[in-house]
Amino acid sequence: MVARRATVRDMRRSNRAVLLSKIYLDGPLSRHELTQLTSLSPASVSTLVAEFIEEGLVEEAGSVESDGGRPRVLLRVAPSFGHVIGVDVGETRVTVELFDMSMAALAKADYPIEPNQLEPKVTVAHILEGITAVCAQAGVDQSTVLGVGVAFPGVVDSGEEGLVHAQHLGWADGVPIGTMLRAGTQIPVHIDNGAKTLGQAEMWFGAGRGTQHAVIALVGSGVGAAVVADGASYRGSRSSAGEWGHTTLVYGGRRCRCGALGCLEAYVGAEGILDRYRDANGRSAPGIDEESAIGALIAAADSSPTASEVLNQTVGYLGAGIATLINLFNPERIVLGGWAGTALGGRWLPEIRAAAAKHALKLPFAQTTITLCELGPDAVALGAATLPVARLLADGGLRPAAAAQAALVRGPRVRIPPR
Amino acid sequence: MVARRATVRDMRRSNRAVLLSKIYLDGPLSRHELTQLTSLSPASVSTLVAEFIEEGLVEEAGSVESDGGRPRVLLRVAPSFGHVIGVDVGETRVTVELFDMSMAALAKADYPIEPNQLEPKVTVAHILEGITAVCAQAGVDQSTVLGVGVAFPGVVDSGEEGLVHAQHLGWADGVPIGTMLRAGTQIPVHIDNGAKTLGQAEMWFGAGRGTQHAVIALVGSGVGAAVVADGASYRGSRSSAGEWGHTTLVYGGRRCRCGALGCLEAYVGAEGILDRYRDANGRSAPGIDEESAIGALIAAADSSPTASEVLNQTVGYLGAGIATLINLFNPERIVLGGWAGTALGGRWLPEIRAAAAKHALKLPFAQTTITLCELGPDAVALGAATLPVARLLADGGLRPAAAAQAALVRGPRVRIPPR
DNA sequence: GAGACTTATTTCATATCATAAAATCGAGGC
DNA sequence: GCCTCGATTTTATGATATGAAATAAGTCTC
Repeated sequence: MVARRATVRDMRRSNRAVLLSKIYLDGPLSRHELTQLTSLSPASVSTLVAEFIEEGLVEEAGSVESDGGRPRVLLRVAPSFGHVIGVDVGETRVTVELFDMSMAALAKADYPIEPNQLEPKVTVAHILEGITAVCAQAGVDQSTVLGVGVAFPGVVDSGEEGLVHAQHLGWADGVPIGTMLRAGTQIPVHIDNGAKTLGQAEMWFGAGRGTQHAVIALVGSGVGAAVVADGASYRGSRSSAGEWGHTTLVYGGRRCRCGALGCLEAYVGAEGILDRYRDANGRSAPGIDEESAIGALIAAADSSPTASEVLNQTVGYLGAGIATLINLFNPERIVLGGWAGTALGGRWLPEIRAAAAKHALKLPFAQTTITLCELGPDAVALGAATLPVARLLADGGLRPAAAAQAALVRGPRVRIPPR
Repeated sequence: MVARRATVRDMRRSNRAVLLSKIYLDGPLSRHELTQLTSLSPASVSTLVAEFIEEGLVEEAGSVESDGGRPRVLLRVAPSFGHVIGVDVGETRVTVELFDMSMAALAKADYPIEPNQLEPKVTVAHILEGITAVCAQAGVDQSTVLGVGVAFPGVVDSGEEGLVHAQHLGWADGVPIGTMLRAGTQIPVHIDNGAKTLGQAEMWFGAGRGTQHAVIALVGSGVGAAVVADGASYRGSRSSAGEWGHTTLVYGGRRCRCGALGCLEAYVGAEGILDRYRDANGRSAPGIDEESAIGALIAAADSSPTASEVLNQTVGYLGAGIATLINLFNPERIVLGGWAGTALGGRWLPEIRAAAAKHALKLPFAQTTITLCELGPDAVALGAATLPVARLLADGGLRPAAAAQAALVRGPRVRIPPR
């Protein structure tokens, strides 16, 4: 951790962040409870909460009688304090969703991407149009939108430009999506990888709640993971950590679409499963798209020995892949998600656990629980929308702009010279 | 990250920590330079440094002329402020080493472990005896020892008890080494895994210097890794993160000594290499122990096609294993170490890099440099000795005991009641 | 060799902040 | 109406970093 110098102001911001995060994530809570949970003094809690209420960030939400004494007043982050937008850029469509602070969905817009229109410009236009559209649809002024989170299927390099490398969109070279979006809207933009935003959603509202160390393992057409360490997303030096799908599982094995041999994705990704089935069976599983084909395969597991065999193998590979995560990250919890992961886990979770046990070290395995995700793949946009909220919480509710403005209004302090 | 409430005192401790760490890790530095590097005000630097000097933590170390102005006075952490001890518990011996604050070695003691005397009690006795011995040898009073860091070959569960699970020592069940050691000495005890302490040494004094995200990949008889994220050791929920050796590399492959099939260690660990050579060659590589056998094998690479073949395969496996680290952790740097890793890397580093490139995703691979370690396996004890130093720096030089005592001396503040 | 100049460090007055202690509030019980 | 109890707010205080001004410690110029 890079420690930074601290001033009294940083202290206040930090305490505001602690308090606000507690109210948001574990609220509604009374001042008294907040005192205990944050170990701040009652005086500080009182002062800070008064500030929050003054700013419209927090509001009172009923009270709880306490036998004999003054009742506790419950506090929550005001759902109407502002709005956030989450965008899920998929391989076939762009989904834009508007939420209030409580993450209640207010409006939604969908833009199919034509396979021949994969240019970044088109995607950016869809996103910008979607922002306008959802705000109009819900009758919300854009100035109340705290931020837009955008999730992409690919590696998102953190940094000013917001470089996105998305092979499946044909963006091999790194598209400066951040710069492009900021040119089209005033709203603060946050960009991240879709697996990471889905992981964030599961951490806040799904199967990851209450843990500080978790890995959200996602299996769909692609295979990826979102790693959470000490309660925060693990990003590595350039934000591309967690590329689980392309770890080598079978040295020298099947060719993966990334070009390498033996990647996990080539075995447990939807395409990998279907390819292996076709190889074993002589012809493809029925189904218009991958999703229905996998569904058909799973449905056939009882009747078709080949399907059963292929899926059993898949479970074994998946377990070994999960074991790698357990050995390397030592999480409290593995959350298995993604549409294919959910489908497999729904039926074979005990077998997946057993396969992981076979390949992981005993001690870290015993410290890990393996569960299914709770939110489903649609939560990518929800997770993206949490990005500006997370920013707000980390800043203690002091929006950077507001903070800068406050400093400006206060102005350079003029000192009266001594006589 | 778990944010905690902050008080003005926390602020001071934090600023002391920032300042002291800079002086220790990048020193000697002048107050002026510290002002720029920490972004603290000159006033604060001056005050804090005065405190450090008063406490004997920091001392002046010459000055640098500056053309025209007042010369800068250089500051460094006083080497004689205190001492630290590092202990390396290996499979065959216990090494205890005494250092001053500048990590200059002052004394050393060695205790061979007889194969039939693997009981924890014996090891603990060696450590305690070693502490006394090195202090006596160097004429150092034990009260000046800030702490003892002890490195074990196995999983070390953080927490009060200091549970150590070391299969190679026959300690399968978790031995409460922390409790046992604390019963025998007053000196604060820190316990960690040997790979992690070696990694720490490389980060501070070796090939990891200057990076915030690195993985120290260690290949010897066993295979492990020390992961550093954001400048701090990545531990996971229960400190056993980084068990690289038992990630599955060849699904269904060779049996590993951990019991699973296809672990990385079964292919690139010393035993794995020698076994594969024996399988290919029909008989074992010459050598009394693993280390000389591996040395002989590498020496024979030019003349023996079989040796060459086996080592080439090893390079391929190792590259794939490194690629897994790159994909999952997205480090700035991979440092290859361990005695076997150093030997292999010394000769085939370009080939290892190429093999990693073949198995890693292009983007994270391009962001990573792969280098050899600089310190050698003896640095385990050095790394262990950095644990108490790291503690001191993180606490801003306020030893917990001293801090508590200060609070005690100050006593409960008595308030004079108003008239 | 004296004064000008330059750069580093220290001193001082000030504003910010969390906190302990005391006061106040809001309800039920008698 | 008065008392009790627990929650919250008010008040006085001490700790802290900081900008600005002052001071220190050299070199350079003439």
